[in-house]
Amino acid sequence: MASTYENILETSYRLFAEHGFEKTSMAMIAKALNISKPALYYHFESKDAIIDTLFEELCRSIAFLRFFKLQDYTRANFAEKLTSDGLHLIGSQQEDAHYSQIMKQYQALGYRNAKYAERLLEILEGFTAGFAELLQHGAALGAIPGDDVLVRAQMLNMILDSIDNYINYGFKYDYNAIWIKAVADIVKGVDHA
Amino acid sequence: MASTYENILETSYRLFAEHGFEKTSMAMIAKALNISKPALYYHFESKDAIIDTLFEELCRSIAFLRFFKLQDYTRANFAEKLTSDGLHLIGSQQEDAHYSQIMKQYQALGYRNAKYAERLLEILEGFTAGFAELLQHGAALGAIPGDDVLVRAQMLNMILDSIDNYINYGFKYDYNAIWIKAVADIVKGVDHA
DNA sequence: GTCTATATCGGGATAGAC
DNA sequence: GTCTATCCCGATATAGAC
Repeated sequence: MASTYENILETSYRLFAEHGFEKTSMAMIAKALNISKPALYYHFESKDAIIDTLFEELCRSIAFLRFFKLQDYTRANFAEKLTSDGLHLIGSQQEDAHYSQIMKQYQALGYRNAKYAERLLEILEGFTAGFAELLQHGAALGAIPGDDVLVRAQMLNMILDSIDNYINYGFKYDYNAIWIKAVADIVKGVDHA
Repeated sequence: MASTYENILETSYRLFAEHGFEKTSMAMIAKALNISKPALYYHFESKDAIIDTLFEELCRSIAFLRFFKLQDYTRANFAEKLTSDGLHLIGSQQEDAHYSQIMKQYQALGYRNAKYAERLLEILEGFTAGFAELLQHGAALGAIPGDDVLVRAQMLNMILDSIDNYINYGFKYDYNAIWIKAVADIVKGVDHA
């Protein structure tokens, strides 16, 4: 049996995803857990404290290096590995049914509270920088062309991010095909002139 | 001088973007307009009615065909026109400083109210379908390869959408370069095997 | 069309007992 | 660590005068 503290985080995460931060009251959370409101306040000094704690956990779980390991990439497997690592990331976010709903809300919060915006920017920049480093590595290996590395990295990041969004919008597109094509475009290059 | 009705919509739009739907009270809107709360309720029966009206206006303003006109595209100008139309769309959304903040909130609302989700899906699908039709047209003109039209259309849509997002996150990337490269990848094709 | 005044409700948060 | 009971505030919305 998990601790009350952990149960609170788990249940809050679900309720926040389903109803939004504002429409989820401390009373709702308490009721869902079969505890009282003051019991909730014993573990978290405020509703914002729950939101913040969830945010920190979420941020820790989505670092670039958790999914793309530079040292595993070789000249021979470069495209294949980039494809499969990306698909793996997409898959892991699909497993968490609430991920996208929650992220959208933190993004919206970011417009009014710099703390969230800065952290989310860090993560996004981390991904772009990560892709850039990976592509640089690939160029050094001779696996891909070495021009426009930054622009290519940004495009990969955009496609990956959008795939995640589209999935959560409910589109039934062939995401594997899209990601595979995106990687193929990057790997083959088009600007050798 | 605009009507009170229009002033309410304009001011609400700004306040909703700055503070969010929930944190913007009817009292705040009334105060910003120098009218009383009941005066507000004379024009809109509820806060949700304001949110709905703004949503409908917003949806009308972002149809694909407002930005990409099939009949203007020729074999000679295809890539160039696709590039400039896209940049024009990006520019027009940048002009409206509140656009992205508001859209994120409607997206978040969509998870809890199907009405918003469905409408937003329609728009997004409209864009994908629009790009697909455009690329099909380009293929018929002989301006671009005719394979993988749907996947290419989806990728263009994703890049365009992401550029908009990144701009509003505050990234100082070279978005023209990204869009130009995305169009170039689509136009040149890479899968002629 | 706009006002003053007010009803009503639900929210976050706390006091103090067990 | 958890409870019952309660405070206090700000929100939507309305009644009724002008």
